[in-house]
Amino acid sequence: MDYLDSLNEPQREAVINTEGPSLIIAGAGSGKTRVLTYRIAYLIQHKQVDPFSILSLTFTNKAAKEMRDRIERVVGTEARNLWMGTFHSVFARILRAEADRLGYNRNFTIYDTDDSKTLIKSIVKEQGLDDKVYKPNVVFNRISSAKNRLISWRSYQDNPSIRAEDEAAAKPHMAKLYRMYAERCFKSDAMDFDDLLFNTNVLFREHLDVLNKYQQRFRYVLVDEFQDTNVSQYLITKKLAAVRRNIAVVGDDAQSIYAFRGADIQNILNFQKDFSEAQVFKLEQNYRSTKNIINAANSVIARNKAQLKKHIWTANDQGELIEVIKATSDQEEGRLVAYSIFETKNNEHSRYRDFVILYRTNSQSRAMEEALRKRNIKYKVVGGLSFYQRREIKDLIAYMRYAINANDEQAFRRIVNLPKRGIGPTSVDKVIVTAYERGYDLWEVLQKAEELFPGRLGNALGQFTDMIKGFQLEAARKDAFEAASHIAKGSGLLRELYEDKTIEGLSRYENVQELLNAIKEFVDDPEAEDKSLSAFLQEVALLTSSDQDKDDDPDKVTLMTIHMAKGLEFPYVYVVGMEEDLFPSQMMLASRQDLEEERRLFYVAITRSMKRLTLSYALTRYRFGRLKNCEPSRFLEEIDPAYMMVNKELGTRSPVGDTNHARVLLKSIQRDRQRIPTNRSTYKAPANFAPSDTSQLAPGMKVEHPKSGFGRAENIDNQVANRKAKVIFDDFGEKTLLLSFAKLKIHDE
DNA sequence: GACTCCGATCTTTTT
DNA sequence: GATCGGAGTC
Repeated sequence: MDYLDSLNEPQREAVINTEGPSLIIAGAGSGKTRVLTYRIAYLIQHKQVDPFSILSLTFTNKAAKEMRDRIERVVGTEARNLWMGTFHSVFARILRAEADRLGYNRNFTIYDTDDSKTLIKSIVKEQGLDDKVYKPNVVFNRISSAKNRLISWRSYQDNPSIRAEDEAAAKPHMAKLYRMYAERCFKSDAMDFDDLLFNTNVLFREHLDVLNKYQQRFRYVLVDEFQDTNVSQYLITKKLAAVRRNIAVVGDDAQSIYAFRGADIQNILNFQKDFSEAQVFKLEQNYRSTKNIINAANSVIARNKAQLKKHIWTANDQGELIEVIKATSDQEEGRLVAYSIFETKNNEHSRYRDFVILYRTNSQSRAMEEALRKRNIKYKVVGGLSFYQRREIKDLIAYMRYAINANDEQAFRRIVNLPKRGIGPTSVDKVIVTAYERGYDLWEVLQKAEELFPGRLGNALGQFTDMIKGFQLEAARKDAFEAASHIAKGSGLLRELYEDKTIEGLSRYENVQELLNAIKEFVDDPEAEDKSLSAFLQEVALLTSSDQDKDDDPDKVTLMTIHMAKGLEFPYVYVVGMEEDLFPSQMMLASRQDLEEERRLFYVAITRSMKRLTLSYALTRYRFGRLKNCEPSRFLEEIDPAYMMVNKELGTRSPVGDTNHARVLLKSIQRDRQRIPTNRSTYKAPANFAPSDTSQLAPGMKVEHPKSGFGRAENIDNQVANRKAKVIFDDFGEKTLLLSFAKLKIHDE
């Protein structure tokens, strides 16, 4: 077994100890994927385990594909028989096979987040509730987190403490919304992302014969990125492995960055409790980065309280100090980063694909893209708005979805009046309400439309229904490509786009053509067993933006969020937008846990770099279409300054260990953090502005000033004659105000 | 019911 | 800066 020779001791142990439960704690860059792939290869080659009985769960489709390819390189085509995929895709597949057990059709639709939110929006509206209070986002997140904790709408409704929470949040109708949302999804024969996991739990809980079947089938279960699993996912794997107990989980608590989605580091502790005989392997040697980068990363993560004990080290070179770029604006930041990439590439004969620019939020890509374009640097943006989220693509897919599942309410709403058929929102609501009131399926109502709605509406709906019947026949008889082409033409969608000769219209038309090409590719794939439209839709529903990696020219600078970068590595890494409120995000400052998650995110960003790490921040930045003053991120001060250098002039690098440089740098960052912003804000006092009595003003209170806008009281100087307050304003920085003169309004929170 | 214009809101991350 | 929903008009 020659591949075993390429492993270090702990890695080899983690590969060959295949029996029984294993917990593999794998630090950043410690060869985690290698261990996982070799462990599976070892099972197949050495232990003669049938690939069909190995289940390997990953977090992204991309990771699954990559791992399968790597295993295939070791064991050959047998690897194709592995059960390997994301939680969502694997269990969607199982749910389809067992759909009837739960009262679903095997062609059930998978709602994406947009579908879910639109549905919630219409329910809120139908209930006559205020959509300012019941914001679709908020309602959706509340339902989602309930499902991820395996709380059904029934137990939600019956749980007094949950109800009390909702009452306290002034959202007493939340339980009703959850119930209606669940019912509507079920009626539409649809599951959202969370349902795929939730319903798998229901399936395994209520149908023990089914559970037993899969327990027997999967002799070995492996879970990658275990720190990112939520309770729902953990319980599924726990149940599956309960009999054979061959379960290996691989993860790094320091890289847990999905708690906002219900991921729970607690799972690692629970695992050790539930599988008390588990062997623990720690992979602590980093093969990716320089000593300097590892040291810097360690100095940051050490500030987190919640973590498992481990010591990440590397035998690699000392390497270079971390560079910090300070820019006056986001545009200048882009220019400086682009220039740095340009210079580095020329001086060090590197390639564009060696570089990555990482940011906290997708919207930051724009400034970077502009700067790169100006320098003619080729780049690609990963993530962001994906191809499958474009309107025209969603439209055509909605048609295809509707041909497969004629009870899919969201698809129906999307397409019934596209192109215009004289069936507006009022009529659509009428149809949906009729279905609900009479207990009919949506499709039943449509088939009876001519009698239910005599007149123009009935006629229009009748024509629509006949058209859909034609599509259903196509979808049933022809392959996905022929059916999709037929639908694109027959619906009038293609013609409408074709007739739109604007630039956007042209590109929309091309996008639809591209979708059809993708379907053709799907049909032409010799390995695909099922070439039906239904099969294509199933694949597409769980695809994400990161999965559409177009080959073309691979030598490009990569731009992406830090979240998307997890698991990847690049020689040169730029982390841009190192500013307070942006990174750490203002939404995450609420609690210590949230701040620790941001810090882990920063840790992930640092540990992507192999050779050189550059951090940058800007003093001003456009946000929400407004110029905002920014303060350097606290994270910059959290790196031990011994590992950083001052950026006097690009290209000059100071030697490692030059503490004088470090001191100057720290000072400069601190100065920027305390700087008083001076530019004008657009704040305008409301007409009814009335100053409060400030005798009770205390530090920490939120205040409003008719000229300086909102701010927070920092400290109060209680001299009897002239009481003064130091206030930090959001837009004007710090000001000291005489309370006898200043008009301040105190805001309760 | 369709179309146009304006203002509110948004951005944290993703299966 | 972009998108979405509401109001107003035809």
